[in-house]
Amino acid sequence: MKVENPTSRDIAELAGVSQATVSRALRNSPLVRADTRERIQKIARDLNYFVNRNAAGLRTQQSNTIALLLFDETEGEDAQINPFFLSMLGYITRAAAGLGYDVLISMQQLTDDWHIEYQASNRADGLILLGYGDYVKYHEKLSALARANTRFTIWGPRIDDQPGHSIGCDNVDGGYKATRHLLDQGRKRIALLGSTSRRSPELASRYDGYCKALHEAGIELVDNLRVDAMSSEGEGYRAVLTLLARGEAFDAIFAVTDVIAIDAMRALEDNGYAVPADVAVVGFDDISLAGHVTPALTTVRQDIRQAAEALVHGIVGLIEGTPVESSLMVPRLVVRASCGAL
Amino acid sequence: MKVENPTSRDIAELAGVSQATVSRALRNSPLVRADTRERIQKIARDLNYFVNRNAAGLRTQQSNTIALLLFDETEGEDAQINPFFLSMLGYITRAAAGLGYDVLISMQQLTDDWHIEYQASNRADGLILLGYGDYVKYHEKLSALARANTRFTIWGPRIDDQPGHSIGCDNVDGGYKATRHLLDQGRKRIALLGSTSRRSPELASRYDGYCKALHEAGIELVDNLRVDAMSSEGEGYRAVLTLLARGEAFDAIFAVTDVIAIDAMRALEDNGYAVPADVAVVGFDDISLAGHVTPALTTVRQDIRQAAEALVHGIVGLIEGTPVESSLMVPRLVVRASCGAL
DNA sequence: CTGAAAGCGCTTACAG
DNA sequence: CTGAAAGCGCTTACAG
Repeated sequence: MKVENPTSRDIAELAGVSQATVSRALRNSPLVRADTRERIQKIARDLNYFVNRNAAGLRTQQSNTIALLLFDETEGEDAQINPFFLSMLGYITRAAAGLGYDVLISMQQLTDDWHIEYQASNRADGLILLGYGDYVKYHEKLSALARANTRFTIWGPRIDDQPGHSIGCDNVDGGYKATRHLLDQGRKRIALLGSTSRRSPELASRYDGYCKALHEAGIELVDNLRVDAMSSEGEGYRAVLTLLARGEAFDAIFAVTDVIAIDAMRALEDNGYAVPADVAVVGFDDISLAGHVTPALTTVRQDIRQAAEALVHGIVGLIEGTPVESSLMVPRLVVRASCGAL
Repeated sequence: MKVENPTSRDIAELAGVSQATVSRALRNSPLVRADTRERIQKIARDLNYFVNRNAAGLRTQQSNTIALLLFDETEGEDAQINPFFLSMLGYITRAAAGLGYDVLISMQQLTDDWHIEYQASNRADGLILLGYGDYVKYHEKLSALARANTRFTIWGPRIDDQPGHSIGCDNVDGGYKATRHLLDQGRKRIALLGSTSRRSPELASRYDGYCKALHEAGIELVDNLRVDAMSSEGEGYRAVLTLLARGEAFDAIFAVTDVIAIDAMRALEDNGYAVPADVAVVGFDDISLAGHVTPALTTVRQDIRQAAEALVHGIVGLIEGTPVESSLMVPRLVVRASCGAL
């Protein structure tokens, strides 16, 4: 009863059946008589036998694996992934496991052909793409993916003629809620920190929401209150310095990501401004840091878990041929101390 | 020149060579004439051909994949992984990629036989285990892994007769440095928050370092200044409440993890104690939150990147048969505001 | 309900 | 330097 690296043949021999029957029994085929099946499964368990994935995959041309590509604009191998995406990872893994899929991770610039290779080499049945980035630049990459018949789903906005499936958050709505809330607190001169470039449609949409809220309140847009900032460390800090240097008065900041917002709060404090007394701050994403900084950051939460599950269902749907709609999730304002409402 | 899902046979046909030669050429075998090799590789590139991993893996009995198991004591599917381990993930992935390995992730309780399955099914060539946990409980799990000839390396302390390879941090040294630093600031009544159970040797070692520093300074241990706390949300907060309820005076806290320390700081503030004026606080791990809370947390840093690389080299060494020593890394005190030294 | 057989796409001795 | 051949361990029509 001791076999080193048992194969289905070994099980077959011990069970006194053919190897084919073993294969069927282990896959719970109804073609096998119940008692035979149980006998075989018991032997397999006793021998610590597990189906060889390479052999099964070669035969079926499937890997039951999803490749998760975390990409980032930021250069350098030391770059930290936005924690928002990192926390999605856990939920993605669990959701995938629930559907019988393994998750292979990779952190890459979206510049190599790496992503195509993954499916072409049968390592993964499909791809999930995660990252805030330059969608104009990605467009050709995504097209290449589509041309290679690679199945993928991407976290982000639905873009016209962008290939592939996507799950996103209603960023306009989120930006609107954030700004509206600041207006409700009586703030009138609300600065906007973050990219407004159409190249980053998710962030730009948050800006659109901001504009919409101001417009609705009859407040004019002030260009001087808008400062570009990327979502990496130090950017929010720099943006506040720029803002202060301009000398344009402001009583609130809406930062398009928490990473920017948290940095901005430090800059404000370092320069003698109290948050929220002098300047109210609202961010976006609700990364775990947000609840822990002082003052705790009011922000717009995207439901990470729901997003992760939608992504996994999306890609598994593509893989298994059950159509899945691209969808948009509704974000929710999380009120904490930094906006002055508490 | 259009083939749907090209195989090495297709390439062979186009190149006018045998399939065997294609296989050799693609693996850069010196057996193939240089010009033949290049011709073949060009065709492969043009066709977007990639070696089928399942077939190659079946043949060679390797997957060139490492499975990364993030386990956690905390119950419930909503449980968040300690950010310390999450940030290791990025470095592990990059280090593995550098050595030609993919990384498969899984979040599990270390209670299933999942981990054995991974190697037995040829999905992974080896395992990296990551998590703070109950080593007594794990011992049997690790033994089962070893019995099944599963190659694994674990982040943690070297434990006598614990099977497998491990990379760890010199936790005694870290605990000593933290406590010593508090003593240097003139603090005398230093509370200890965290597990001292031998079941969590890493955390217990930090406690050992604490004891050592106190002993060296001629200060007696006060049992009442020690409160058990797990490394999950709310535990540090509760621990401070317990401490306050005891009425034992204290002027500093050494928390065995940052997660506990950050929670503790909030509890102190909520109860009218200023950090560091009334109570100095030092944590352990240097999670990214640590630098962002107010006051910024003084802590003991484990070099995540170095750790990740050591883990990857460890497991790859085991896989490829080049012996790798288990090793201990030296942690470093990172002085910020919470200890009162700035 | 079960078995014999083919074949998934590679890698690598073996022979030349 | 190259080719013919075997075989890795499965799954699944096909036949009974």
